[in-house]
Amino acid sequence: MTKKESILSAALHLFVDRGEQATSMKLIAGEAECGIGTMYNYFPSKERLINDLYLNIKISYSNYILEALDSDNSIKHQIIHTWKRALEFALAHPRELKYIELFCQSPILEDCVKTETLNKFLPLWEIYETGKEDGIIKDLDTLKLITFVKGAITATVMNQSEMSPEDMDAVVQMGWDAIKK
Amino acid sequence: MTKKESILSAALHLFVDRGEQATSMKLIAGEAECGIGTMYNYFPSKERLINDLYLNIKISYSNYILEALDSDNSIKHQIIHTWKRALEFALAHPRELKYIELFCQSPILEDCVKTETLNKFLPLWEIYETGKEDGIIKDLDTLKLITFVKGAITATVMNQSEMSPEDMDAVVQMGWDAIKK
Amino acid sequence: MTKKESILSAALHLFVDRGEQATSMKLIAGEAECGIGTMYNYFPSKERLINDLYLNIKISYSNYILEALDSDNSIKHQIIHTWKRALEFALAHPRELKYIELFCQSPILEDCVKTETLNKFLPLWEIYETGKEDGIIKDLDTLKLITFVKGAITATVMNQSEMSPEDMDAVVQMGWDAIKK
Amino acid sequence: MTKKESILSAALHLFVDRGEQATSMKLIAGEAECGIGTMYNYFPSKERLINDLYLNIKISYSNYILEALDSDNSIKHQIIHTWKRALEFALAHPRELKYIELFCQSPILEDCVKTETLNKFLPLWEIYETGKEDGIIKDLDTLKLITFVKGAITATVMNQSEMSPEDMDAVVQMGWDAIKK
DNA sequence: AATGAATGAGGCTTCATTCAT
DNA sequence: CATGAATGAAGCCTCATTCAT
Repeated sequence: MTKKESILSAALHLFVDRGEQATSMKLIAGEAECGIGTMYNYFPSKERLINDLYLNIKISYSNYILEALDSDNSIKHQIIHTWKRALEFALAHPRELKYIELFCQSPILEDCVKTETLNKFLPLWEIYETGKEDGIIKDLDTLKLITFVKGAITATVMNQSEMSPEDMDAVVQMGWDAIKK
Repeated sequence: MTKKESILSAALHLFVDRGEQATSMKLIAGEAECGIGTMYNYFPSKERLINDLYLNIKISYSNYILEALDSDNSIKHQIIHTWKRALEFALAHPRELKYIELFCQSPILEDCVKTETLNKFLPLWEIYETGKEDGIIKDLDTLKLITFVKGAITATVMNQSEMSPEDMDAVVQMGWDAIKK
Repeated sequence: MTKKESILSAALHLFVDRGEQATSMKLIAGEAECGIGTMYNYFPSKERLINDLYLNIKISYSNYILEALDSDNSIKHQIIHTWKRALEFALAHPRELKYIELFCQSPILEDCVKTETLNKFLPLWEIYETGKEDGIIKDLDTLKLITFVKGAITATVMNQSEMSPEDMDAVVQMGWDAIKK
Repeated sequence: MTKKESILSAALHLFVDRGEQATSMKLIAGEAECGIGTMYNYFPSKERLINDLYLNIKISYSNYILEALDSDNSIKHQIIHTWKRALEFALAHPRELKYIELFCQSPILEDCVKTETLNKFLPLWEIYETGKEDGIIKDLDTLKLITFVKGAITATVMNQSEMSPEDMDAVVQMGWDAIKK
């Protein structure tokens, strides 16, 4: 693990456990086992560290989910697969998910970061659009469809640290029942 | 509006717009048009102000939703009515909803406050239990059912400041489709 | 006990037990069982309260000691009697003595109060002067003689909350041996 | 002078001249010519600064006095020598003496510090015990003997910034006359 | 590149004092 | 006279950031 990674890792742990504000740069340096000054060689400010960490995780998250997209499969299969990937990611990286959910509304997050992370998920939109055209899913505003299911799944995952395959299937089923026509 | 209310109101506005940490006691005093010391006549610390505000809103919220419970109606009607009440509350008090959603995970929130607010929603659980017994809704863990729909509805409402009656009906329909058997 | 006296009494207790700075006006009002504003009807400021309290006690103290002066008695008898009176006062009013000893150097004490209280003890000086003229006590600077014995007796009394008559006699004897020729 | 020493020195000056309470951390930092934060690198709180300063001085003081103890000399010589050392220290370091005398009763002083400084003077007790066994000094409680003379000498020294050798001899003589048999 | 002592702005909180009731 | 809510200056302390080593 490079020094930069160990700093990001330490920051993630502390931010999630204690909150961004209760986590001083000194504390992060201690956890990352480096000097305070060292951190400033990699991140010019605490704000940048927070934004970089957020961006890092969001990119991993979107990459993981988007790997589910295989246009050879049916729309239903693709949509459900993105949900399963999201659940898997959350269970494998609970801290990472908690961080992006807790601080996605933080006023410290720069708009460009919010926009950039939002764009990462654009490919998802198209599937839902196609689904609607095919008459498979409800003919509602795509943003509403996605928001609804994303909110449901995220809430579910934030509330449980463990899920059996059956649990996952049940959640996915609820999601599909919600949006299917 | 009493002085205490104006302080709570000012705090709510600023917390939601700028974040808890970026909001100093001085700033709140300015918005509430009172001296800094005055705030400490009503709240012994910033921490208590935050907790009291949270508790206040959560109680209003639960009261508003629970008024929907009328055992003369069908289970389906009752459940859907709670969702509509939640949507109504959120649209009428967007800042209040945003506050409780943004800071419900804040490490500054005392456990007793979390517990107390949780208990307020216990009556809801029973309806879902009955619904399961009657074979109307899916036979899943009640916590999961509630978490799923609550997450979905909250996410929806946090993303839109306005909703037409049709929008509301559409969301409610998705919710019901998700949990119905 | 008049309201003014109860305020002074409360202040004395709290000042000695917790220190002047750790004692707020609110605390004194609580102990004196009156409103904060009430105190300001009797003492225009905390500083005045402190000075008045100091002056009050010092006057009681000097009055008590000076009653020992009876020019019909021998110089030795008079001097020793002042010491005994000082010991008696200290044992009867330990808090009062502690207060004037602890805070006699406080920068908050006004010079006029210091001077005034000093003057109260002037009659004592004359006895020592006479004692020196009579060749009974050592021919040293009067201030030094008084300072020496006063320091010794005060230190003794601050260190013990109780003294038997024998204890008192022993201390008095040491004092006399110290200054006698 | 190290930074820590300059902070302690500045604190001593200001505490003695203005009182502990009237001396803000900002004022000390100004006098020590360092930033406020710097002080907190050496002392975690004002309270600890006060205690450390007290402990520092008390140790210097006791070390200086105890150097007077040479068991080859007579008891009388040893006792008198400790007094002379105490006088010398006080005259050489008037501020230091004033500090430990003014604030020895401060409620801010931790008990462990009081105990620790008390223990430093234990060796003195033994000389007085021996003196009593030898029938040289009065057969009184050792604590009373020490308290009496210590109080007398301290009061003397607090009242005069300068003393000639004759003055010192006179004070020492009074002390010895007080306790000798 | 790595370090951490130094810095001071700014946050939370206290409290002497005022004043309207 | 009695009261105590209101006030804001000032205190202690934290912490993001800098810079000399």
